[in-house]
Amino acid sequence: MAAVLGYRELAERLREAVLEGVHPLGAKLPSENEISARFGVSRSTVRRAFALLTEEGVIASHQGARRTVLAAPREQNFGELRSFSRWARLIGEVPSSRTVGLERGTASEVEAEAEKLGLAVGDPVFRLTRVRLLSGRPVMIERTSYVERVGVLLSAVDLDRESICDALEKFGIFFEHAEHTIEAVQADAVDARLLETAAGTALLRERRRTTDPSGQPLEWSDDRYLGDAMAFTVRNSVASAPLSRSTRSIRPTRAN
Amino acid sequence: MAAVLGYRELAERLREAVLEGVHPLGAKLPSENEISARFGVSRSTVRRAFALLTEEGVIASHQGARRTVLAAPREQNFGELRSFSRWARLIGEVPSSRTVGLERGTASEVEAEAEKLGLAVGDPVFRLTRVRLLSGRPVMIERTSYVERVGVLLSAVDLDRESICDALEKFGIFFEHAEHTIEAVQADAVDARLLETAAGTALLRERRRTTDPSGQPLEWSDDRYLGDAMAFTVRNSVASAPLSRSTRSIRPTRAN
DNA sequence: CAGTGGTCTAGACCACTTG
DNA sequence: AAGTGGTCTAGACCACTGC
Repeated sequence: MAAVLGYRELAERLREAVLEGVHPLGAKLPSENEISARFGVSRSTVRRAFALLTEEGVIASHQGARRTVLAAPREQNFGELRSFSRWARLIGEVPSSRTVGLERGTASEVEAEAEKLGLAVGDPVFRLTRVRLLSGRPVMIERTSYVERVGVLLSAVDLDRESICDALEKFGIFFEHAEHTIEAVQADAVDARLLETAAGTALLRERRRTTDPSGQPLEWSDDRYLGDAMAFTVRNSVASAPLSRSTRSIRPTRAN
Repeated sequence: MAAVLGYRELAERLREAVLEGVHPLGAKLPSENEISARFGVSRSTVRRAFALLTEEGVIASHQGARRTVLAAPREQNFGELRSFSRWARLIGEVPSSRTVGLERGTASEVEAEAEKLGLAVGDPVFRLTRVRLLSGRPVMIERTSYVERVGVLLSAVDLDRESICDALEKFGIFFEHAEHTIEAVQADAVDARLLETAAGTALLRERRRTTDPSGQPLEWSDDRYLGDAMAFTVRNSVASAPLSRSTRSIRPTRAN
């Protein structure tokens, strides 16, 4: 029998049903058999769709009992997280940026830069510093080191106008995986000047290592957000824990 | 044919193989058919095991190409994230705590407490404030509101000795899902005194809403970590984005 | 074009929850 | 005891990668 519906579409239908209140928070969902009959797909397809929703934190699953609705489905995708511009537009703000500097350098040991980029100390890198603004107000400093093959493409990008993420995709560079480390730091003199705030202000620092589909490092970034402008949210459960806690200062860090 | 191996065990075997260097970072893994033949399981079971590793960020998967090793497997589970004590012991530190206060109160609108706990304003809650220490050094302030059915059990727990998480499990209370919001804030006078630091120090604030297996809220917590002591780490990819970004100050917050 | 992963089906058995 | 989700199998077809 030909599948009328794929598991992604089925998941989308179920998400909509939750959003429309067909299945309120805490309600029990129909069984796998009911759904497979109703939509004309096999039980496996239903399970695949449910697996998606479970991963998203929308439903909870337990052997023997029907699934329950945990939370409202959220719009969230990797692109919005990767790209400041895309994210800003999504929340209805006007994103802009001011380039502070773009320079060619060599990978150093500071902050484990070489290691994080999978390079030897001394290999060429490109370092870009930008201030990102929401509707004209500075909210973030981005300090990114790119590996050479990505960095050389940056000269072809209008850094203050285009989204780097969008631009690089045209050159066949895809940011696919990322590991984020999130900490709180105090603004130093440079941070304070760039963000037009006082030194000592609490900043949320996100250090991010992004790789392409095959795991090759593309960039290593140190982003600092104004503490009262940004937050990160993570959902997890016993079944999947993408979040972990760690102590800082594993290795001494020099000032930038 | 009876399965010799389940998908969890197979995943564990593969994790070990990566850890032992059988499959170095960036290497291509054997195909699904090879593994299914070698371990005597069906292709579906292999795919299930690979799905686990993909979720953990250990491997990357792309149609048509063999899977590649992305990162080393990590020990991480929900328990270590949920329980400060368990986590501390895992990293070889001695956890302890100092109870500042435990009081019975009523759910308020402050910080959306009632809403987050699924209660009406005025319903009973228990509020616990503790300072958590690593090897005698204060590193975190925990301010948690519990729903009544959990809170009443707290009087039976030696808060300064036992792990609340462990103790509540004995009463059949299981923390299963959580949503974390992570921000940077500056220590106020109270925070500073409890953490033995200066007011204005950058703190990492984690606000956490935890629910039981069926999605019923159990606790709503505001944890503040000394900025130079803690970090959170998240792995994600285009395929699964458990992390999202948001602007703060959606609703005005009163001081605690 | 051969190999590989992605999707789907149909059916079986087991472990657990619920009335 | 009936219903429900969890696991596993065997086989089919498709879409994409890489030689």
